[in-house]
Amino acid sequence: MLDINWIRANAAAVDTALAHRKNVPFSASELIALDDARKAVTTRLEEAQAARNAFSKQIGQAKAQKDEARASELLAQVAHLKDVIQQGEDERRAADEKLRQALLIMPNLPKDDVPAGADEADNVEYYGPNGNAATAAKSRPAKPSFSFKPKEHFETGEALGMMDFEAAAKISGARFTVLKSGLARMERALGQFMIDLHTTEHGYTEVQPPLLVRDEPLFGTNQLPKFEEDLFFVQRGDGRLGLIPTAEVPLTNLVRESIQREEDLPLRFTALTPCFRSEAGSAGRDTRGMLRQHQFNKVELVSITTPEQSADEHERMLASAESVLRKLGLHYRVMTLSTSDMGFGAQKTYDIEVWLPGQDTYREISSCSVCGDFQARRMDARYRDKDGKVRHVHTLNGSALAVGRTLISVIENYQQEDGSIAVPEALQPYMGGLKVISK
RNA sequence: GGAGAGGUGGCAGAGUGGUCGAAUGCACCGCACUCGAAAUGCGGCGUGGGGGCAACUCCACCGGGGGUUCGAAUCCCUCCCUCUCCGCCA
Repeated sequence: MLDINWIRANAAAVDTALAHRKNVPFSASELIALDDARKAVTTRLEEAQAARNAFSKQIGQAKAQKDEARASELLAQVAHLKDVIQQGEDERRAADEKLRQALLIMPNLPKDDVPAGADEADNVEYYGPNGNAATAAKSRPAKPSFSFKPKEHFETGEALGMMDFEAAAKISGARFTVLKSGLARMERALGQFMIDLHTTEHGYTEVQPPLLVRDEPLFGTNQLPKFEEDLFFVQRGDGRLGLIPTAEVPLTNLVRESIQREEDLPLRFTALTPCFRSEAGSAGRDTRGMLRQHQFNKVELVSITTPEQSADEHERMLASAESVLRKLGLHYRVMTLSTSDMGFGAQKTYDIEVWLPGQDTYREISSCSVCGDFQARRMDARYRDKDGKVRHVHTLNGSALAVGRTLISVIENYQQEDGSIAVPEALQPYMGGLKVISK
């Protein structure tokens, strides 16, 4: 959530920063007008409250002195203020709510170094903080070459009898997959491998969070109120609980409504969890295979930092995510998302796109975002700095990686002409030394 | 599911209608003492918002929301959460 006081002081900068964002509901001046209205109502109310408090104090003193005549005289004078205050409170509540609702659907401001763009074609390839195309290419796994026409993951998976979309449809409908045998095991191995990597080599703390969450955390990480239709909910009494669309929700909200100590930052959390997305509005997109599912596993990284740390932490997080692909020997590229393609709460986002030879294209497998204090303000997550001042933390989140999509890329990149799949070396210890998945 | 207890400042914990934004302790910061530190003493120490150059001042906040009252941390309603006992259960 944007800070209205900051908007007041930087109105022009807000409009400039949001010029290339999609779906910006309000201009700075519209928000300021809402705030002006709120302030006017507040001032009127507070004047009435101050008058009432003064009377009440005198009444208390009169009663203490047993001066009942004086007390009832004062009572008569204060009587009319009751309605004024009641009405003022109603008006202020309405004005507060109007401003809050407006701010809740305002997207975050992109950082200055985010490329301005109209769509995903304006995303810019990123080669690291000091990198260029050549050094980046040299340091990353090469694109594999095939002596035959590589198949898509579902062709290979179905031929092996280890990927069953018909069975999944009978049980759950479209956008679900049943994995069996070697592929089920490899999916599990991938998740274990990733989370071990992040906990042992990158300093993340493993977390097993709840998968069902209340509305408040979903507001905190921006899923609500704008993206409610993307979520699944289960009933709970008269209320509901949301199924997490990403572990970002519970991991980031670990620090909601708290004050952290500066020396404890950055906090780094990781979790391997199922994720649930209704994929409303993506009907017809990626309907073949297991690329876009209602349920998938993902290893998520979340960092909680000071404002000074967040930019470096973003690079570090990207590197942690990249390391998974490097160890698995999967070719990829990194894109800096343009202003129009970034998520609602992000200040800046790197997408990692893995090479899928069966599709002959790069597909998103990770997205690492720095959110600044946008989520922290929604969650009221703060820390106490060296001077004892309480400030909002910065939050970052990234996938490292989406496990289902990693399985897809292993299948497509490690497929062999006979329809079997080689097991990447890094994964073999997690699969009892198995080197090949075949019929 | 049944019965009960409780949610107060960074933490612990008083406070049951009127100078309570809230005692006290711990933690923290400053000063004194000390060669230095500990101990001790003195002082400071919540958040958000309005007004003022400033000193300062006003408003709100004691789990959330609503109500009673001139006045609510304190009384009433409701929701959320935590704990204890019983039952059930992977």
